[in-house]
Amino acid sequence: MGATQGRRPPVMADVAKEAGVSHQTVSRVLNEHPNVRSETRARVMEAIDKLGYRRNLVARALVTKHSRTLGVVSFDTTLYGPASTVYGIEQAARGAGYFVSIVSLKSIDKIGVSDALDYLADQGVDGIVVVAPQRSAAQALGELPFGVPTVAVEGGEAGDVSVVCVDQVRGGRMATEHLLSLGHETVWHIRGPSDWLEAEGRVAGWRAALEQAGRTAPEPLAGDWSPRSGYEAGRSLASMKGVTAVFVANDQMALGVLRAFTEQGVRVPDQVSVVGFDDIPESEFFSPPLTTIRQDFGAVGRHSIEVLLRQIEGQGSHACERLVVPPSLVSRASTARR
Amino acid sequence: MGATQGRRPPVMADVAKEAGVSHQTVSRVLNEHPNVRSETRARVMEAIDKLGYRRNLVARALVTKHSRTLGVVSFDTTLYGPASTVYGIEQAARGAGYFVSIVSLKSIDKIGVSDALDYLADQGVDGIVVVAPQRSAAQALGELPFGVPTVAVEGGEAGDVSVVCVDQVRGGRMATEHLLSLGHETVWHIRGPSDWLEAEGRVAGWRAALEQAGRTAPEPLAGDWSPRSGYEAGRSLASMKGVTAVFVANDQMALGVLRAFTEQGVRVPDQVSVVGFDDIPESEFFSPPLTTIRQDFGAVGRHSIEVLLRQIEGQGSHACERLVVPPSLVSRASTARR
DNA sequence: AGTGGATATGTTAGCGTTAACATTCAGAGT
DNA sequence: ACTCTGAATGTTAACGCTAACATATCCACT
Repeated sequence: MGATQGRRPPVMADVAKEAGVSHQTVSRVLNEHPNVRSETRARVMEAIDKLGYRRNLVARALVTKHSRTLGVVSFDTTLYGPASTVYGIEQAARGAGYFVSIVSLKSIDKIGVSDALDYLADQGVDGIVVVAPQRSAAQALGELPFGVPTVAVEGGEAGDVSVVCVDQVRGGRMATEHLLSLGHETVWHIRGPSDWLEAEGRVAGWRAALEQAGRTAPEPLAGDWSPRSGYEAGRSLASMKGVTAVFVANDQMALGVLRAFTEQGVRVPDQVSVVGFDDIPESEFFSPPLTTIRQDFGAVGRHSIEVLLRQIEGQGSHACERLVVPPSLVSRASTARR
Repeated sequence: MGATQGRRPPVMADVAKEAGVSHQTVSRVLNEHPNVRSETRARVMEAIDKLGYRRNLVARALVTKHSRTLGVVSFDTTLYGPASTVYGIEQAARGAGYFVSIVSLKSIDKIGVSDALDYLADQGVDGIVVVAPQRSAAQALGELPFGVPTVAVEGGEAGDVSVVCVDQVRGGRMATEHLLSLGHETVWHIRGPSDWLEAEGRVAGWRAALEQAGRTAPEPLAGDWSPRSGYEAGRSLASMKGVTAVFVANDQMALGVLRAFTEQGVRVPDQVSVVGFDDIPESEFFSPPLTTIRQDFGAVGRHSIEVLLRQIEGQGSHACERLVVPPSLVSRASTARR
């Protein structure tokens, strides 16, 4: 409590003198070394309290070579997906007693993933989580700095690095099968940007489901995740004949699609059914409420930390793990039987 | 380049030996000390490159007492506002050569703001930005650890700490005046949680505008920022008579309101005009597109870093700054003349 | 030529902690 | 009584860097 600091903050030696022991004993108390008499321990604790001592983690890191800090590299943390993942990561890391240092990349080119990794490695992080949803980002994981343990989130089939991801293919398949099961002849798709692995996976799942049902897949429409791109694709679809079901690669674009349909007088789900992806908090209140594929971003974040810590702590024989989180269908009012 | 690492990573002494100089000269080169012959500098750089040397920032921090790391404390970074602010902070900080360590608080009680501050102070951050939109969070700023420079974002009228914020009162006033100018007799309000300073500010602005126009302010409806709470408040309003204009304290709740109105057959903006707050990327594509008050979160983040760095670097005579970012009205289709 | 003052380098001493080794002291086993 | 073990503590030496203080070296100006 009473931090009677005489100018500079107290150091271990000050505590030692106050308690009448050596600084090493103080260190032992702090590190919960077993061989300390409980009476001594009490005396030291008292001195710590009296002086308001706090151990200098930088000095500690210098000698132990462990900073208890993890680095996180992510894209645009303004988006719901990355933001939620990073949040999950941060919570899990702090729960495990680690600090989290974040680098948000504006775009993939602005400062490369490698630069971000270097930057974090310089700082002496014990491990790194890379939220690498883009192919080019995943590739940068090849040339990792020194021996810093690393985990990729949504990192695709990266070679020798552990990966935690949501099963995008399965998600795409679920969305499509849901629509087919409602009696739709075929399902159109508005996809995400081609560099994104998630976009690829969803396309693959969509295509697989259609093929399996013996339907031909129409040409997917291009989108960039933004509501606006969904809006534009939606206008195109509205002007076409025979469109009764659309699987949109994320909820934001689906919002744009709904908007376009509303403007064009296309009624959802009476005339066209729409399925999104992500289950952002808003989608339950779209007009109509959106049927979507939910991704458990929090779980992804937590798992990535688990895998990373396993790699850091049980170093040496760490096989490269691959953890896949299943998505789930959330059925709402934007889909209906044909 | 060629990191011919012989077991452990090279240190300054290795570079010194390689270049045939003292380790101090290497340090000088790295720190861009002027008094180094350019020929020597070149030789050192070459050695650095050859050995793949990277300076140990932990050791540097130990002696300089500066970690070049800033701490950020924020609430639920899953929400668009905090996420965008933190993003702006991170970008600005990295631009200034600082690392960013983040602590996201789940709720205000889970781990107190003070704990988070201590946690960051332990790590030796050079400064802290607290995104403290709640009254209770702002209060915790009173008891700051040691002499770590701190800036509050949305921190209200905190005593002796610098604050960067958006002018919420003005925003509330703008929203209300916009509706009044369209000929509405009065304006209803769905407010945010009472512990939030932003919610208070918007209420105050709304009330002030009504009073100034000589109208009586109806009782505001309670919300918690979530679309669901907006939906519920919207249902209440739909069942009432004489409601022609609603100012909703954020866009997410406004979405819920629109949903409720749609369900109840209340047409926006024909029967009721709605104004939101934030201008999230989705609001342009709501049905109808939402008129809202835009907050420039990025600017808030950037400014907070500017203020913080000014406090860190020009230490000593730092008056407590207060920087207010103005909001702006974005007029869309959810509001119409009465 | 002699001295002053830059300019360029080397040497030494920490920063605050933990690791490794040294010491002390008690109690057990013979 | 005499070692032997291990628990409890102290002492010393890093960790890798920068700051502060030497120490050359060179040129200019009296």
